Amino acid sequence: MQIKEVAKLVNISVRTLHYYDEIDLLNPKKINSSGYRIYDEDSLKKLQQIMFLKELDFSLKEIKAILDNDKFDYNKAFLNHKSLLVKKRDRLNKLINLLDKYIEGENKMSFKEFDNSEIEKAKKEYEAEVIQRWGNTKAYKQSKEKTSTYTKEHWKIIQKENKEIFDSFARIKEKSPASKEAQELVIKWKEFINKYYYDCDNTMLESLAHLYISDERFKKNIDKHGENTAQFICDSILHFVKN
Amino acid sequence: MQIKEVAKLVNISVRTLHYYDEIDLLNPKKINSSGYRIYDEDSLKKLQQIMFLKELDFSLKEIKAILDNDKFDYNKAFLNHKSLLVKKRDRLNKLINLLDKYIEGENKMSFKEFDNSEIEKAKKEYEAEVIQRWGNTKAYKQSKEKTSTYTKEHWKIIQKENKEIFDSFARIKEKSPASKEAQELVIKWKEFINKYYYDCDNTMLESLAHLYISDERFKKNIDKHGENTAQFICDSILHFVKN
DNA sequence: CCTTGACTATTACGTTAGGTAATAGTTTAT
DNA sequence: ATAAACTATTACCTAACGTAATAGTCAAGG
Repeated sequence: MQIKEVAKLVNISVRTLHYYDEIDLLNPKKINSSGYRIYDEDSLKKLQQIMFLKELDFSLKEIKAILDNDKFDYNKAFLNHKSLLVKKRDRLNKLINLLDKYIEGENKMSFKEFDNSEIEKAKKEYEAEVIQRWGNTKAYKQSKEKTSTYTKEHWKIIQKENKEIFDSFARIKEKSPASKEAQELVIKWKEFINKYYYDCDNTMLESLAHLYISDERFKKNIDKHGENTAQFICDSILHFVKN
Repeated sequence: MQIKEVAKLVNISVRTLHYYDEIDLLNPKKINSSGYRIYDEDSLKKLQQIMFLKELDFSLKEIKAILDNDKFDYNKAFLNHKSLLVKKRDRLNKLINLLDKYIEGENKMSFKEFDNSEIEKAKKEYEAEVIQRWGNTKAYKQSKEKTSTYTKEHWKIIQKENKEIFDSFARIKEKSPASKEAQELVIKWKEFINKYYYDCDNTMLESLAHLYISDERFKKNIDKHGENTAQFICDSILHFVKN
């Protein structure tokens, strides 16, 4: 398939497909002898995923990060797209209900129905899950290399330090995630990861934060140090990366 | 209310409010002696309308045109917002249904559920209706001035010419709206409006096209020349302004 | 009264995701 | 061979803010 055919089938512009090629989001299957872009069924399959993720207001950069993952799983993706679209649909229903009230004569000004944060949070969690959990990322590779050199004694030290940090988080979780203590622990945790696992900038740390509550294994493991500790760590990290 | 308070209540940025002031979309009620923007209840009311229209993917320019209308009617607006939001919600339901199929194992690639044209059409019709029908626009004023000088004889000539054009449209409506004949009639119609009523560029003509089918009085009047003539004229004009 | 932190303003530059148009090579049907 | 439709690349522009620097204002506490 040539470019106009694809553009027409999907109802997007040729320019859009050029742009997607340019940013390596969707490259054509091949370039023919005339220099024309040739797309195939796999191209369309990927393009449909892009359309779903655009529908969910992911940026192209985010979409690229998600789709570039070697272990991207279409069936798992459909489940997640649905979950997010249902949230989006339900939000629209709330706005429709608000309008029904106004049509009936209600006068009270309200803005909370426009709130998008629940969907944004779920998106961030999905993105983090895809990028982190399904592995094959740079960080995962780096971590593998680094940890493969550790001795048993070394591991004992790491686990001890890990426990201390998590215990500390658990001990102060009645305080605010924004508290000085919590923020210092976040810094400590970040340094821990950098030291023993992989380079962890704030973007990575943010992804991890979401993962601690969205991945059942992480959550279960962390909450052994105290109920709701994973949530508290997540909140503390999110506050940290915002400031 | 000062700017941060508004921004926080509505969950938008201070920068956004600055920008809305800059483009005269939402000016503060007053500027105090320190140079601070002060907003009031009316500001919030207008801001809520802006949020609804943004939710419906209207550009800020479009939103401004709609809200600047002297006869903007809040209750009528709520009805229209609801109608459009229901369309938008229903489109999401279609996408969710598509995903259900894929989750169940269906393999057939489909892009038609992403189609936005119905909603876009309804938006254009709403915008046209607000701008044209509720009057007090520049064109309306110009038309009033121009037509107030016409004699009875003059009106007879205008009505005759009007009838001829509409009859012609009705006569060729088995042909394509893109046909040479139809396109020539569009040009003739445009010239007619320019000559006897007001300056009519392609943007205005496009708005009129939508109005001919969305406004019951126009539609009824035009269809006296032949069933579905209003729709045919609309289609012909839309083709014309696209080329 | 002074200080400090939170609030406010304006200015300026940058970003994302294309839209638009010019220029030129390629393909296809007549 | 010709013309129209297809394709490509290049270049500039847009909308709607986000980010940051700089500086004035306000309010509470010392």
